[in-house]
Amino acid sequence: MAEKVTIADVARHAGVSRQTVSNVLNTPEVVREETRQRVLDAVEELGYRVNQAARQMRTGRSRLIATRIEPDRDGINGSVLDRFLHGLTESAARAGYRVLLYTADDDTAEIATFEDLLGAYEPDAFVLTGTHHGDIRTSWLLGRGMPFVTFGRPWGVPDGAPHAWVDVDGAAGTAAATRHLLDTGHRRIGFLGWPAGSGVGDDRREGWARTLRAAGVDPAGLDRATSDGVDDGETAARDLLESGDPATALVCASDSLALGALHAVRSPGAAVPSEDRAGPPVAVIGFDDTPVAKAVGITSLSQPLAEAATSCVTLLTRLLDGDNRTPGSSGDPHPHVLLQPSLVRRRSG
Amino acid sequence: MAEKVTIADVARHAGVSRQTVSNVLNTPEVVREETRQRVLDAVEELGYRVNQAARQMRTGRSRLIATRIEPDRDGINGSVLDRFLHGLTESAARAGYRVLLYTADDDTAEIATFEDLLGAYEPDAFVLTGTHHGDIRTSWLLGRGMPFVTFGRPWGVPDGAPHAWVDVDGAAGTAAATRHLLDTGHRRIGFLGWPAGSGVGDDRREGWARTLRAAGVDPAGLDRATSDGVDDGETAARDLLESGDPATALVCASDSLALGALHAVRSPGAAVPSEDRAGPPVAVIGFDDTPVAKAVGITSLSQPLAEAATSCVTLLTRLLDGDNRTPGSSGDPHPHVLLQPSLVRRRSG
DNA sequence: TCCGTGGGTTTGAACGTTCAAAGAGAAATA
DNA sequence: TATTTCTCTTTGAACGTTCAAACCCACGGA
Repeated sequence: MAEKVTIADVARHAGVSRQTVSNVLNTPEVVREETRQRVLDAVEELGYRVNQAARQMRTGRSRLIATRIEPDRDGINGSVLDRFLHGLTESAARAGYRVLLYTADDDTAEIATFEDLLGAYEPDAFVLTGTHHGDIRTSWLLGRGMPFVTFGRPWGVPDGAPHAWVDVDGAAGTAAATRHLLDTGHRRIGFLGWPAGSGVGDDRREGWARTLRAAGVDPAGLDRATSDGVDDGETAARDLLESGDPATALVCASDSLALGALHAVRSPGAAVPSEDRAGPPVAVIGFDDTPVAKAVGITSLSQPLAEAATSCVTLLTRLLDGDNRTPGSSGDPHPHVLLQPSLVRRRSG
Repeated sequence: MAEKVTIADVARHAGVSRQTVSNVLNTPEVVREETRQRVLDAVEELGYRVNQAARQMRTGRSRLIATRIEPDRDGINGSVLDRFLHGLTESAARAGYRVLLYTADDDTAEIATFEDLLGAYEPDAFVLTGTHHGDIRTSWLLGRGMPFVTFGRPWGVPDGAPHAWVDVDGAAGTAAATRHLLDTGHRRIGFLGWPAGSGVGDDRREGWARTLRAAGVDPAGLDRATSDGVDDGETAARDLLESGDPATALVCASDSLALGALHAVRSPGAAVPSEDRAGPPVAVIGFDDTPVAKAVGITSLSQPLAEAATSCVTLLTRLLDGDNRTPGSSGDPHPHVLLQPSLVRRRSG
């Protein structure tokens, strides 16, 4: 086992007291230049590293950020959060924090884990993903005065954001996709999404509908709602393509749905197979730019996940350091960042 | 902020001393039944939770397991480690440990991170992934006497395993795939893999070659080595299919290569397009059962990742608790677990 | 000469836990 | 009765750090 170097060892080696060493590390401006250098040399020479546990005990700060790792549900969209997690780990490290993982099957279980973690490891903050209407996790954390940032907006909250958040503008994404299809000559552009009420889903649908209307196309009857599976997407797409005046292009709320849609478009098993209808093939655009979309050649909207992670850490450090500032400072009460997705063009559209 | 409940609060509330409370939690058998119950009630009532930092300071155990989160290289195979990570987080939690994340670009950087983490957070153990020939990470950890488990064998180590490990039997996987193809009537079965020397790659190639030989087929000339990209796979597959006596089926070392192979097989741009050759289409089998394989319909070998993660935690806890036992106990010096992959059949083979 | 000032440093205590050892009774033994 | 033994419980110290306060000393002003 490695020999443990403490602050006392450094102090002895540099011929100063414990506190001076501590000052050199935490408030260097208070130490005389010459002394500081001597201490730094000793630190270097002995390979000293501050012990987090001891520091935490005294200061109450663990320099730990806790976040949940999701069981990848359908395997396709799971990769999104994994990439976010990787970015978070990197950004956090740069800011001097480490990421602590936990799992939880639902919001209630997650809150139980909050209690557990707060009692035992005392993370300085949480990063929540997958926010939704009536999210009990955020209210719980707010009630505790616990610092946190969400990747995802606080959906359905009437008066102002109650907490810091980072999100990607889904509506802007589907709007860009729709505009792209309009530019390519499509008019009847359908939307494949999730049942109303899901925040993210409604937002993405809204971007599509808004853009169609602006182009003078009535979106009514051009959208279908279903759960987020490949087969669901295929069924819903087929339904949309068999309607009286079928869509010639589809914007989808996820790559899973887009993959399903592609099956419907390509598969000869369709009641109205594409060969029967003259004209160009039906265009399909997905959301999230997952590896699957890339492999299959689906045009998709890419979320800037690394940037989102960095923003989360930036907001968090601001929150955590803000404790020291004047508590009543009303500037920037609940900062947020809204990032733009970008369209990655592939064969499907 | 939540009120902090300490062991002293519990002691006062139950009318006993600090140490008795500690004993109830750590060595209950030493406390009288009645007292124990009284303390447990107090713990419950006050919502007491042991403070990890304080405990760590005294015992030197952090109940933290550190592991690396990889930047997903080609996006396809990345999902494998993410699923493993999720399993690890769950299994660790069940054993009373939490997972701490870090990133590192190469082995040297990873070792630097070891030093950093060991000085600051003092994780009890590491879980390493992606072992390879001459892995300097494992030797570094061994030199420090630091407990760890690798997901991946210690490749190229002559005399016995120097440390605990968990792995999936790649050779058995490709052997099963090859056998399956033989059973389907194929004889000229090719292999698409990586350049020799990579441990994992050589192992997977060996399973294929061994099985072919056993069936009386000479594998010579039937394999190609390339780097792990979709385009690389396509090129290599094309090369293999254009040879004098082309393969009728391909076993691939990864789903990325398999996807490339599928392109080569299906694409009409091939010098020897499948339509020109009479007979059934070329079968393709991948490795890892990624979401992409599922989406595209590639038959692939699935690794039992959750089980692998559980095994890692099991081996770790044995290592960590083993410290207390007789140090010279020679039973089970470096335990390991070798799991079997399973073939998931899809359209491609 | 004395005092106040201020930069730079040290001292003692505390964070919450567990280890090691000591203490308090009651029961068993001499 | 005195002594040992045993079970259960308490006391003091320690882990490594930082906070709060005290200390030291050189300097400038009265």
